[in-house]
Amino acid sequence: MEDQKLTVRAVERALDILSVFTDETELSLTEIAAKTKLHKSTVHRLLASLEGKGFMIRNAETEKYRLGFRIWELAANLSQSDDPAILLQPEMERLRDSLGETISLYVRDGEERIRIQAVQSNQAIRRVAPIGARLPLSVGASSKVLIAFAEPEVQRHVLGALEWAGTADREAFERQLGEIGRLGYATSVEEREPGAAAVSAPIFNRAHKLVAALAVSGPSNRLTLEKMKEHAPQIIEAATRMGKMLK
Amino acid sequence: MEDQKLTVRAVERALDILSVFTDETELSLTEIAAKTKLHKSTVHRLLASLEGKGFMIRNAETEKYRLGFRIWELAANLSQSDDPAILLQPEMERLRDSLGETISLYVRDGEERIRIQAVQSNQAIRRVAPIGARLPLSVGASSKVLIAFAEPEVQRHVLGALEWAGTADREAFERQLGEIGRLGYATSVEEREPGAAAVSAPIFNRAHKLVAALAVSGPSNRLTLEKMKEHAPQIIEAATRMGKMLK
DNA sequence: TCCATGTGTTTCATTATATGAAACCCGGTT
DNA sequence: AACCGGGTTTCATATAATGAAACACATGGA
Repeated sequence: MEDQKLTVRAVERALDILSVFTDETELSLTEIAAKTKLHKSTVHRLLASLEGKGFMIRNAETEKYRLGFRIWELAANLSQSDDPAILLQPEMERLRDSLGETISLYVRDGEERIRIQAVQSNQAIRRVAPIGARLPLSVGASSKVLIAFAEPEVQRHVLGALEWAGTADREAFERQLGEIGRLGYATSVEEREPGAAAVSAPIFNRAHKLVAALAVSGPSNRLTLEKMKEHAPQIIEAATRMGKMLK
Repeated sequence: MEDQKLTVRAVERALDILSVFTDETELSLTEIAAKTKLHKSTVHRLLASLEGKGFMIRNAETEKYRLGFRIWELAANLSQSDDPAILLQPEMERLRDSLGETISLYVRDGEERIRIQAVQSNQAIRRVAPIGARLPLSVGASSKVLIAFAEPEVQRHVLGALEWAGTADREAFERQLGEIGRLGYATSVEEREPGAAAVSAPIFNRAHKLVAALAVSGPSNRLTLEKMKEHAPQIIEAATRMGKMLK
């Protein structure tokens, strides 16, 4: 008996199938079965259900499965809601035009962060930032912002969950967080990706709860520490203005 | 016994719950239960599953449920794929800049059409076109395009499924389809919405299969029949060029 | 031509598993 | 205090999801 699950297995499996398509665009039934480690038969039934409800469609030519229109509908509705990713896009574009670098918006999800919105720099050499990407919370300017300005209990939880090279490692990180809290922004140089640098500031809603991190990122030879320090006030100001747009 | 369903009920129910959020942005458990006509208990378990997989999240303040991040991820992946809605967006923007009116992209889904992409006119008086909207296939320029250029069996099926005021009604419609086929485009004036007019042309893929309808729409006093006739060649040309972008 | 192989689909017995009624919390009202 | 109305959990029951196996149907060797 143990502690029984309060979820529905069949549903979780169906959602696992959908989730496969965060990486892939088109897969056959057997490919899906392999990826999810489910029986062909089971996958077939789940796909039939998903297809029936418009969450998946089959490419008429290849016979393979891909995401369906209902996903568009849902995403479109998200857009029309008061979701930050859409609400803040115009403001992000303004910042992009002013700084000439790629602007991203991150939220925390458990022990990860997700890029929920991005507007690309239009310079030749630029940081390309796919929306929807999941990144670790351990490195990067926005990660540090999402931890440094989180509520104490969240911060404690996350710090406990992350992996550390040693206690010194963790202590150094916590010292860094303290400084970030004082400065109001964070930077990172080649921390997560070689050749890339970023500077990030927190976005708080009206209730002064952290909702997202706004990041400016670019090649580290162009976006030097000096440049980032120089840009910081403008980024913080933009982030503050954005926060006022949220309820 | 009858002919047994080859779908999974629990999954269908979960997807129904998700689908509720094409209209709503935030709902409580009981509201969802009411809308889906499912038991509180069942909804609770399904929601737990959806939430666990990131398809729903609860607003920390209101305690209500809304769509989760995974939807973003999926939609973002759709965007990065070779999906017409994304692939054709730049071309649509070009057309919008040239004509100054709102441009939409429709696909057929059963006996409906769905607006999978739209770029807005930037004129003061303009047609606002939400992405993801489902519209009837019986009226509107794009509906007629989606039927007139469909494969014969699809056309027969759709004409059979739609409701008619009488046989004369249907015959008139079929005559119209014939003319649209000859002209290569369709128009509508105040057909679906008072004060709005539209002109639409088919987009065929490389295999000359109809994949979408490209529509230009605006206020009927600005977008007169004469104007639409005048614009038609340009729209058809744009639609043709778009078709070449699809595999 | 026939067999092998790899798709996707359906059937079917078996049992796990999803279900809904009811009970239970827990804040907020009356 | 008693009473709601939301959400959550328990529990017995039979329904409904499951996976093995068989089937259909291509494609491509041999």
